[in-house]
Amino acid sequence: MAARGWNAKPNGGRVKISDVAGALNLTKGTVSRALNGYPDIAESTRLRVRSEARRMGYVPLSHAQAIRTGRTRSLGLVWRVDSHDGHRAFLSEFLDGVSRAVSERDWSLTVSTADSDVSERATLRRLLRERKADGFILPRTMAQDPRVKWLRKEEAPFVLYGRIAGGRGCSWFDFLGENAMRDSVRHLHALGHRRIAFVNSDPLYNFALLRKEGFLEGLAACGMRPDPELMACGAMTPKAGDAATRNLLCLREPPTGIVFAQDMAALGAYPAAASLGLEIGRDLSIVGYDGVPEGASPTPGLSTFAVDSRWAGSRLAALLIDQVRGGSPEELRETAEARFISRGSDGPPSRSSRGLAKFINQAST
Amino acid sequence: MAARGWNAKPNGGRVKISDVAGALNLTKGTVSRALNGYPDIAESTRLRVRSEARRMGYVPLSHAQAIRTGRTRSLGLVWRVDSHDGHRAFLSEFLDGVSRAVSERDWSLTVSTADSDVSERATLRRLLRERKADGFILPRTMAQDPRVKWLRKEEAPFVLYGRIAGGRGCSWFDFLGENAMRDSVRHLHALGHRRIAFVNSDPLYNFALLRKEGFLEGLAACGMRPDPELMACGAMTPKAGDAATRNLLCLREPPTGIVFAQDMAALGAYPAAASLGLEIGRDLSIVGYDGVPEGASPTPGLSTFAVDSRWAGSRLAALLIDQVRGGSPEELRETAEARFISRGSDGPPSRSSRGLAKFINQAST
DNA sequence: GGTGTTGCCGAAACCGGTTTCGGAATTTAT
DNA sequence: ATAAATTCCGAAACCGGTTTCGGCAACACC
Repeated sequence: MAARGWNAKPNGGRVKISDVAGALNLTKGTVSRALNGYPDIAESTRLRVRSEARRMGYVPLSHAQAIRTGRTRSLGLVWRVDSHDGHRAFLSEFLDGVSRAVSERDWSLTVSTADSDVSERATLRRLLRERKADGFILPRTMAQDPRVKWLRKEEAPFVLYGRIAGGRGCSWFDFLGENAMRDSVRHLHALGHRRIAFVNSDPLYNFALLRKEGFLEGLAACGMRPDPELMACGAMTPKAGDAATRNLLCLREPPTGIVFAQDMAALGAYPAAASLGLEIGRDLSIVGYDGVPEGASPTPGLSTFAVDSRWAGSRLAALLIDQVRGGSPEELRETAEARFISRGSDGPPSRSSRGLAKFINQAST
Repeated sequence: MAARGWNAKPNGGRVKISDVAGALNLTKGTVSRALNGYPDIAESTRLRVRSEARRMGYVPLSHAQAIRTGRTRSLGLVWRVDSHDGHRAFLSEFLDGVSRAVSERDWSLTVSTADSDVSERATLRRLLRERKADGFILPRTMAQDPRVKWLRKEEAPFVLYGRIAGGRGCSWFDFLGENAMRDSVRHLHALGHRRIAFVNSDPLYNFALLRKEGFLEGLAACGMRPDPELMACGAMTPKAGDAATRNLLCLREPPTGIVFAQDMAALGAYPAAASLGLEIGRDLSIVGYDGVPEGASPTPGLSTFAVDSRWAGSRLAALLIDQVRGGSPEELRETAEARFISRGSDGPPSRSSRGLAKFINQAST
């Protein structure tokens, strides 16, 4: 116990590793190895170092470590801001989830935006080259996702928000949208609906393919046969949802219930129904998916399967950090279920619509 | 021109400063000084270095620089995610603006969220201690902003989204909300309104104080006297806006026009008016501020002064970077005007409402 | 033609960590 | 008791940059 007097802070006030080393009469190399779990450090020493470091409030400078290790303890997120993003509403919560998970682990989050595939690629490249991120969270997984291919080639860790077919070596988090679609059909069927339509979103995204399967599975479970006339896709906005709904309602045998793959499209059903004099929840039942806040505004509110974006962000960050730390991607996969929120847009088919359907059915038999 | 053969890439493929130096038969110190504009480098050499660096695609590792310079070329943004954030809708655009400005300058953006003053402070502290950010963008400036005081003490650069009274040494960007309020009053007055109310948001925020002044200025410009009965505050949500509107409409002399300091509050006027059998845009005119997307949904759409969040983010980032680079905060201030969007919620006072007001006025004289 | 300047660059220290290597002290094996 | 193996830590190189310092050459000056 020599050398009292390590309290002086000649530098900017920050405690550095050499300060800790000095206070313990060790070298900074030893302190570093002790803190990083090297096996050639006596357990008693490791304990002394740990407690002294904590006591002095020592936290290593991540960029000082990075120069040797190449890792910044930072996650990258590139957010797409183009046109039809119904996801925009979730950004705040999603970011909050990521941020919390990241902060808890003493990591940080680097965010960038992009408005096209090209700029997204460029951004990823830049962040990777400058080591601003040790790994990436990729929102909006596509069926054929070029980002996956590229990041694999660069050997950069990443985690998908959404599953992907043939995702060898891929880590992901996803909500089981297909289950929600299946349950929507069941729900409507249980209410008495016998003609149930499906308005999907862009099959460019992998979740659209999955949700379609879920819808078909729901039909099958209820003993119903799919009708191509009752299936649309590509609707990701209220406007597109409006158009799709109009088309369906103008069929010779219109559906009494519609399952939407996305709330933003489902919101278009309101003006569509209104323009035809139909009341949502009575003459036409609809069920959405996502749980966007706007779904609570119209009357009746949009019944939907809500997704917990905060949880998604939190889990994605956790999975990615585990992966960067050496975890095997294929073991870092998680899914969760969307939660049904009943708000009134679903109900038993009205007599008129049932009657109409029945009448047409009989007539066409 | 000795030593051909600098093409080999022994390391991870990245071009480092020593590679550039080797290719030019210079030392890395010289290359560094050349690139960083030191005066003791011949202009001819500086040019050679610049072009060779560009040719080889050399980009310095910001964290390698940071270890000596203490600066990471990174901006920090702490986003508040609590309860009543009508700002949530703008996050996407705001972030996009910041991100673009930051990327253009080869900087990066570190984002974190916080749900209370305490956690916000803790987050700022952490980011600063780990040098994850060289400066901060502070959204939602408050009249008495504790962040300002603290960051001043820590001598950390920051820029405010919003002005502040007595902001000595502060840099900021802001929209002139007071002008919008003033113009709203003028606009309604020109349409024929003579009783114009004001629903402000929480005076905790500095913009609320400014907007109130703007409203009063508008009244004065139209030769009208402020009436305490017609002024409310604290409304930042549709629910609160609903309540405030109801109160106003139940007055003995209700207003025919209402100016709202925030769209999110103005949206509450729709259910309030509907419940009293009044039609917005005819029996009651309202003007909002912010330009939230939800304002386009109801009928009639909400007329409002829209703010360009992308521009705000972009300018804030630019100002902050200039400041970190040594610019004087007080010279780094910018303002812009909100843009009026007419969507139908404003119109001449209806005969009934005018008649009512007149009748009451006469009766009370 | 010596003597200051000045311009320009090399050499080396430095930033705050990590990682490799070697050796002293202790333990174990013989 | 000695040799061999093990445990544990110090010393020093290293990561990729920045910055200080000193000195060589070219120039100006008298």
